[in-house]
Amino acid sequence: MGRAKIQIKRIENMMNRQVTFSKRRNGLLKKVYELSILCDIDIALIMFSPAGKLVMFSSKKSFEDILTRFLADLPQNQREIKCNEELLQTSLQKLNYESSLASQCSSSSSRDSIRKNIEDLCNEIKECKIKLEEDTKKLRILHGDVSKKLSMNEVEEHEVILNEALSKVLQKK
Amino acid sequence: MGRAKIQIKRIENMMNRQVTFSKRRNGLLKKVYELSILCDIDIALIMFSPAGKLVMFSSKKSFEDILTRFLADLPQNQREIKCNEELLQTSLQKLNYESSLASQCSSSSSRDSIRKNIEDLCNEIKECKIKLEEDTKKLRILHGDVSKKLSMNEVEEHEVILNEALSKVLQKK
DNA sequence: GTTGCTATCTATAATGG
DNA sequence: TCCATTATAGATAGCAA
Repeated sequence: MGRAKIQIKRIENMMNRQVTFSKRRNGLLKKVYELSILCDIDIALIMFSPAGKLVMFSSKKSFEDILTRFLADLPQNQREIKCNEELLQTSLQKLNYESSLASQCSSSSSRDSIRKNIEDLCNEIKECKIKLEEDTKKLRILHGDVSKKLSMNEVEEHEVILNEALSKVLQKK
Repeated sequence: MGRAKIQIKRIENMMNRQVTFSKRRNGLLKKVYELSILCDIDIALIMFSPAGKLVMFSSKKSFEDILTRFLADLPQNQREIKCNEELLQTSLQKLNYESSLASQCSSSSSRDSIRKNIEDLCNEIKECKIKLEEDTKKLRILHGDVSKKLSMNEVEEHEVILNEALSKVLQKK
């Protein structure tokens, strides 16, 4: 929809990305608004701009109401959504049944130990994700993301870090 | 955008409303998808069709993750929006927990499938660790680790990134 | 609920100021 | 660093199946 056709892939140039976001955000909000009125539906949209700023829209009902409806509706929409209570219940029941069978027939691998294994693995994943998030945060700082509100001290801290890194790189150069 | 211009107001004819919803929903989902890719942002959309059916979209991150980010962001941005945060947080946690359980237990529940789930979890951990390593590497580079041999281009690239980041931070300051 | 057609309206990429 | 313009690409209203 413009002078030239573009491919749908990440716009690498940061400035272009911001400009495109700005334009398409407006277009999108208009479309969402129109749909909500024309078809008289509940609709909610949230997004974070490339700069990290929150943008949201919700039709007549408050965002909270729509989320509540969403959460209430979730269990009933199993096919489209991965988290699904009924499936979970069924799975748990089957798991319980089979592991009880297993514990009857064999000595090892009781349900509890399996659960424990899974829990351990989940914990490990959680730890990994926390570390990952920390690193992502650091990377964001180094890339100069200033979207979050920072105290003067924090900003100056970033400045120091960046200056140090820069001087090392320059030295290498 | 069609044979005739229309006013943005509720379409009273139910059949027309349904048809328009069907078409515009597709258009909207396409737009949301395109924006998420082009601008590489977190974005989530939920709506209920005139018939009450839930339709949703979320970019890379899971819907829950985006909602979580939204809730984390809310207090800083829009205090005027009344969201019963605690209730939502609880619901989200429940959802996250249940979906993780669901993915662990999955649809089948034989021992093999449990093993497979554990394998999946291990793979997830592996992926996490790989990402972690990549990020650590990037961090090292950006912090100016000059121990590794780099091409002139690479060094200059780092310089550019750091300079950009620095200018942003200074601007913020 | 959906799809195909197509004239028409709308969004927007590139450009200019 | 932003707004305004404009030529195109894209979306869709009305109709029909």
